[in-house]
Amino acid sequence: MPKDEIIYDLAEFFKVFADSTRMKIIYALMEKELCVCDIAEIVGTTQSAISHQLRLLKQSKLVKFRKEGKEVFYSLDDDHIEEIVKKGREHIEEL
Amino acid sequence: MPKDEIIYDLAEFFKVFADSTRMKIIYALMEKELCVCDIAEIVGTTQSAISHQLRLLKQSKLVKFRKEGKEVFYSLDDDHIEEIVKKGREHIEEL
DNA sequence: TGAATATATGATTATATGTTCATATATTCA
DNA sequence: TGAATATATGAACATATAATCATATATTCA
Repeated sequence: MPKDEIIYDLAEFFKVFADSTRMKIIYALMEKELCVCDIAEIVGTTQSAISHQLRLLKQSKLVKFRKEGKEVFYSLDDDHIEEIVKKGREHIEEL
Repeated sequence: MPKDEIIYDLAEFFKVFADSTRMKIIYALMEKELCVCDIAEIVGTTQSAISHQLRLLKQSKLVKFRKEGKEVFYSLDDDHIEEIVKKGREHIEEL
């Protein structure tokens, strides 16, 4: 059994995947880098909701971003993300 | 972008990993099959709390169980679970 | 059968979480 | 500079969730 801190961090990490809005954001970013308003458009919700969720995704290092003029472009931060989502999908599709 | 139903199911699936009590249960079961009271002992919480959480783990097909007399033995249901936890841990330990 | 033990479950409560709304903070460009 | 656009953020509210407590449901065994 890992130390409590590891357990806690892991649970926090998986929390990020545990919401349908964030899952949609992740899928959108699997395609390509996107700005906030494009993500909002694709996900089908408000800019504000997306911005709040992107903050969580940033905090957990799931996404990185770069600014370009008025826009901020987000992209997935590493390959674990896609692999984890893929494994999750394998699980649910086996049922 | 997958269908909403897939997105929703995925988020539900990852919710199971998004709690420290459940994460401890998962780690305990990685070692070996255990009965409820042993899990409670290892995790360090009440039988009731464990039983409630095991119900969620059952619903999401993360654990299976067999009855033996008064006891119910739980074990992890498939290999995705360990792989997903391992990937999560790689992510948080890279930070 | 009745006591003891293991587990499950329902209700309650406290906390966490996601969205919304209003607004603040850049940045561009006329 | 001022209007327009893109993004971020804080407060408030509604909902979801986890733990606790009490109790129900097996199961064993004397």
